[in-house]
Amino acid sequence: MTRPPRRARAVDVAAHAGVSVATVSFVVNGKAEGRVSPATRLRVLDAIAALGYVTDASARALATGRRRQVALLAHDMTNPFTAQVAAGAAAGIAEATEGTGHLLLLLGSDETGPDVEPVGAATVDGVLINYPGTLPAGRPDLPVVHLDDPAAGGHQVSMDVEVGARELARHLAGLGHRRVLYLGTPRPWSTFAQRRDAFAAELAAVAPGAVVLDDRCDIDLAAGVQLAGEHAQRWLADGVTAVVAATDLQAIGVLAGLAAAGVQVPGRLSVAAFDDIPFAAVSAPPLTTVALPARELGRRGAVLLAGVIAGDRTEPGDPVVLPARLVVRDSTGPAC
Amino acid sequence: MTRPPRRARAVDVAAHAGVSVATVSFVVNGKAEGRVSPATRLRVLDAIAALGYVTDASARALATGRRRQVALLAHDMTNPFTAQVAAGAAAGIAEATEGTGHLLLLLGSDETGPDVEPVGAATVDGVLINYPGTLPAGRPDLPVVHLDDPAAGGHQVSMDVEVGARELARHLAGLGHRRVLYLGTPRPWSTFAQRRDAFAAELAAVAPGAVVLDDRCDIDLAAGVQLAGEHAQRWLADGVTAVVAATDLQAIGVLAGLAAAGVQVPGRLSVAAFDDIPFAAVSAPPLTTVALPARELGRRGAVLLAGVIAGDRTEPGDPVVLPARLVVRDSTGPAC
DNA sequence: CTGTTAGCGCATTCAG
DNA sequence: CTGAATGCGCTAACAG
Repeated sequence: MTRPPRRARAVDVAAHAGVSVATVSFVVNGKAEGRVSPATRLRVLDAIAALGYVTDASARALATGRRRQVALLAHDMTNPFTAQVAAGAAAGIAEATEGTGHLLLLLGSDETGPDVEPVGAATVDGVLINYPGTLPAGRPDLPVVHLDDPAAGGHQVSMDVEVGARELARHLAGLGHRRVLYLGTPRPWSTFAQRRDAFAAELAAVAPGAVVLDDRCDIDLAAGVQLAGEHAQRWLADGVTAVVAATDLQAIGVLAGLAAAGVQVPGRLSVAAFDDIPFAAVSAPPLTTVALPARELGRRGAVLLAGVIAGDRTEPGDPVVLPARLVVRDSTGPAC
Repeated sequence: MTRPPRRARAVDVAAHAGVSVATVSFVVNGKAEGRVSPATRLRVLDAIAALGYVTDASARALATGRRRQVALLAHDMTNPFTAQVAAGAAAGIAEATEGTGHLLLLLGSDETGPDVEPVGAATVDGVLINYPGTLPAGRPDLPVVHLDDPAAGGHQVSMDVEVGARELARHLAGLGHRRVLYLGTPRPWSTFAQRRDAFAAELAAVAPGAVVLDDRCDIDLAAGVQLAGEHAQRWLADGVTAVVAATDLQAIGVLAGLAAAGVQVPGRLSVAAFDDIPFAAVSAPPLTTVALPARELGRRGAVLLAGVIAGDRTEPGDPVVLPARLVVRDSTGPAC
């Protein structure tokens, strides 16, 4: 009963079971059917249990060419939307690979973008791009799924952002808003362009003569707070009755800034946004927002990616589009 | 100029540069100094650039025994505190390994705990445990760093939770609170026990006769909202003047629930908590809370882990303890 | 200073 | 139904 000095290898298992490594490999990989007798299989299984054998991932990867890992490229895990995408992706890859696949997190700052070196180094079988840096050249055939990037080619899963944006426009128009400030982001990502454009187009359509003013700030709480603090009076002076932010994070910041400035919401100003992160339901007042299924986005993306990796589908096919819908809460009311 | 049919390998680079693979390996791994002439080195570098060569991570891992990856075990990436720990860990490992190390995310649900199979499969060189499942046996020597788990043995980085808790107790006592509800969590993690116990102890010390009532709910917004909605009147009837939650998430939920129930904060009830997630600054009212440096926790943990992996320190040594301090905002006021 | 070579641990083809 | 042999791409002794 001397314990093996280090991790057991397939040879050890083979010896313990009195078989060859090939046999061990077959049973480990579920390819025993028709190749290994049930009795032998059990002996091997016993040996595996006895020795605590676990297949070495690197060696298997080298031999098979499959890494059993995918990467998620994102900028800011601290953004609740991104965090939910990540959680969904982790769940999706586990689900699609029956627990044998894992998530490598590749985060980047704004300037650098995610570090994609491990992608080039073939650490992963595929990539989920929430928001891109540029992928390393030299891996043109690498399976990639774009998340929430309607302008991307190839495999992608996105959301009915336009439908939601239009719904929001009609909601505000119906409340009499004719002059709204749209708070965009400095990022040139297609999803944000789509949010603004669909909103503005629908507003123009249902409320002819309505005007959309533009401003922008970073996607974080503090930026929203600061912006509202500085500009609230000007907005009111300009006759703005509603502000629509590209993300809940900005809107929640704005709400706080407005509260600090003594501006009533929705009395003086209505506020709405996109995402429906959990905090949107508990802000003061609770935020009217276009609910975007972040977690499902990640999950479906992972499942799709797993399919592409497995070779189920090579053609990009129809982009998966998840539903988005407006959630009306208390931050929007009649224009004053 | 025919492009190689697939990823270039070291042999290809060697051929292209007219050297041997060993030479290629040396320059790739920065061990050229004193072994490879500068001229040869440049030829190799050119060949690498020309062929777009990137070292295969699996092969290198197999040969060196180092995976250049560490895992972060956590339960809920959706919790802003955890997300910040993850972001910090990603930054820390990049920093400590000069960009060559990466973060494998191992998430689990409440029932299952994180899936630690890849740890057993030696996918990683070490593990950052934010909150444990049980690690696979059979890897007794695996470098591990515990985060925010004061009861854990071995390497760990934690925070001055007790100091913060005491500060909070004195703050509330000073405001005249003598009957406070402590809102704990169902999780038996040591950090939560520490928060409560230190708070209760200090309160008893500075305000003899003060009483701490206990309740608990899950660590999420909705649980806090619901609990407050259901129990607010009872709390008031019991003479409770302050509620202290183990986490901001719970407290922010409570704040929303209280607002919905028409209970003034801090007029009727003061509310405080631990963590200081970014949302704590924008809740209504802004939340008094013990600021815990989540990002730094992750970062320092990663740096420490990298050190342990590199063999810098094998002895657990002094646990790293990060400072925590009370941030007083508007959710606490004089007991009524 | 540079090249040869033997593993690293596993998957898999091909004999038996 | 089972075992021996080959190669995955790289690193690091060791020779030269």
